Amino acid sequence: MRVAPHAATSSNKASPIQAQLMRLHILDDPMPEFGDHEATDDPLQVLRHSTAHLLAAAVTELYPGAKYAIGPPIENPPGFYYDFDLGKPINEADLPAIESRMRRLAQADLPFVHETLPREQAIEEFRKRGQDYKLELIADKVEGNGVSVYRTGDFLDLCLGPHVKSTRDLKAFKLQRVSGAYWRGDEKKPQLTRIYGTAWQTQKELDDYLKFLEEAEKRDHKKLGKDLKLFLVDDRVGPGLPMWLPDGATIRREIERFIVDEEIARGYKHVRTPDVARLDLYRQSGHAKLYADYMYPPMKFEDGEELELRPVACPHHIVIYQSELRSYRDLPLRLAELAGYWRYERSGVLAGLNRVRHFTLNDAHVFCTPEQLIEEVKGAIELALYFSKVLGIDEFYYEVATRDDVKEKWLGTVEQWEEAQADLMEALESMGQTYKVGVGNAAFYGPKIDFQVYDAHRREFTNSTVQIDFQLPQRFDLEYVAEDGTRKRPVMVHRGAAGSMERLFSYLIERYAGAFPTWLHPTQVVVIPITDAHHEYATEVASRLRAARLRVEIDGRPEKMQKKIREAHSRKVPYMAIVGQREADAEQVNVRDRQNREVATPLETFVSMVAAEVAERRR
RNA sequence: GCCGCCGUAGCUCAAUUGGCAGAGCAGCUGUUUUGUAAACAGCAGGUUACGGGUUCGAUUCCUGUCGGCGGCUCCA
Repeated sequence: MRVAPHAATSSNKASPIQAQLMRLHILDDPMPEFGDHEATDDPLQVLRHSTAHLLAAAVTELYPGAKYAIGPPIENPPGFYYDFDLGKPINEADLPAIESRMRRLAQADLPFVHETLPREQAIEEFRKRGQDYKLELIADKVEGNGVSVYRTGDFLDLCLGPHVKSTRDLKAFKLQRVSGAYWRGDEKKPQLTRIYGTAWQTQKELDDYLKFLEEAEKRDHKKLGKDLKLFLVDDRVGPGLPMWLPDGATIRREIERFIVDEEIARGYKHVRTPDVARLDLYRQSGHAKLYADYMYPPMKFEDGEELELRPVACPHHIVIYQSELRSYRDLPLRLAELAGYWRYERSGVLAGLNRVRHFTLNDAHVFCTPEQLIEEVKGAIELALYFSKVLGIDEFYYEVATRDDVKEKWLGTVEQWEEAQADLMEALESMGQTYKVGVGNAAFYGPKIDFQVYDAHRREFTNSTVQIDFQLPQRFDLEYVAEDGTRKRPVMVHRGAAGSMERLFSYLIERYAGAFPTWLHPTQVVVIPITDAHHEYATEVASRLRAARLRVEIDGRPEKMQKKIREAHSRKVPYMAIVGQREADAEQVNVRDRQNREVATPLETFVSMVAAEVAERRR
């Protein structure tokens, strides 16, 4: 399932979260278990895998008749889980009892014993124990006559291992939460009870990790979005329909200006298209059939017209492409838009700004000749890398998402897909980038490269994406006039170089913990007059800064300076310009930055310093 | 949608086994004019998400709905 093991990094500068996780030795390797996981010798994964067995052993003791399904270590968030069929619901209040039983088993110093049983004997052992899920796994996943199992005391698990020597080696673990999970990831199959936990080699590492989780809680974009008044979700408007408050909207406007200017500089043409279209447009594109689950019911009118809120903007851009006869000389034609998308996401998946029902994508569709395709894909990747670098997306990896095995889920021919997949991989390889492969994660019209980023809690999200599409050009009968005068079919590249504004914003809030770089911060400078007597000079300072197009506030409230400093600090304002009599007399400001450095600075020096920092988008 | 948890003032949180819903911050009104992370006093603020039920009495117990959080499935 995986081609290359290493995550790509766009910058050698580690973010605070990244540094934290490196310190915590959070690793990047696949994991062992029967099922969809692979074996690894990485000691930390082995430890977590063994802790999962310990959990299952404890649960089978405490819940007679419990059936255990699968229980692998996981990378992000770091730990393990085990899925059970307990026959009755449990909740997090039940975890301490399970955890103490685990500790008792750990202290009992039980060895992890590896055995290879003849198939019939393995089946008999698990049948005797009533372990139906294991029997199903043996039937489906285990080939040959030898069945690898591990024994820990009375507990027996189907498992390739490896494991630690003894339960005694499991010293630092904690059960965290319970949730539901479908057997073999299929929502038509029974739902099992999943218990999540984390495990480390030492208590110190466990404590550090729990501390990290507390810190992650503080950076959570939903919390900071409220504290810093960046955005709002209100159920009178509707779930998954965020509203951008003035400060959030200011940051978004800066990002959008940056994006649009850069794209125009790179040869994109920006357009504007409506958020609705006739349903027939999506019948033609295939979305009405293959993307129906995410589409709102159409608006139907008396005369039979059906309008649809768009889940994607490609058909609109295609219509623009077709508005004139295109020549090979026009290609590549790169049409870009900050395009509003509407998707009916199921209620249970909505999450802050990360999963919403209306979002704006930094969208573009490149129409090009087959010969231009690789260069266009590379250009899109380079643009995404540039945006990532400037915005501070330091850590991500590429996933090449390939076709699903199920024919009903995609359009076109196997040959077209193989070619498109090979093109994406070639583009990455020619740029010296490594990637993972995600089988079955492609769009229905073609494979894609997703840029996978992590939030503060180490959950993974797709931000940027680059997709190759041979299907929509065919379905819409796109063509261009070639050099020889014949009509030929262009290829499309769909790409969201900076992802959606919503998801990008949630990422940036957590990445900077709200302390945005000066160019993005809604208030770049707060001018703080010490007494009313200094208001006049404060106004002068502010207007000098505003003349340099900086966003400035004067905190002229009749409050103590200390209080104003404290508040500006908690809003993470990059600069405070504190002005009293001394500053007014000397045409200076006393500058205090987010590191609490204080320095008396001539006013003009301060203005040009901040203006330069903003112009360079320094971070 | 499914599993588990949660919903008290704008925000953060209290409220003995069911017995008159409270504090800090924010807001408003005064007083204070201040030199580097919270001045002082007063006022106002609630159908305890919403609807049923049990009870003499429900923030508390039961139930339905809505919403949030963490997962699953899915995804920008």
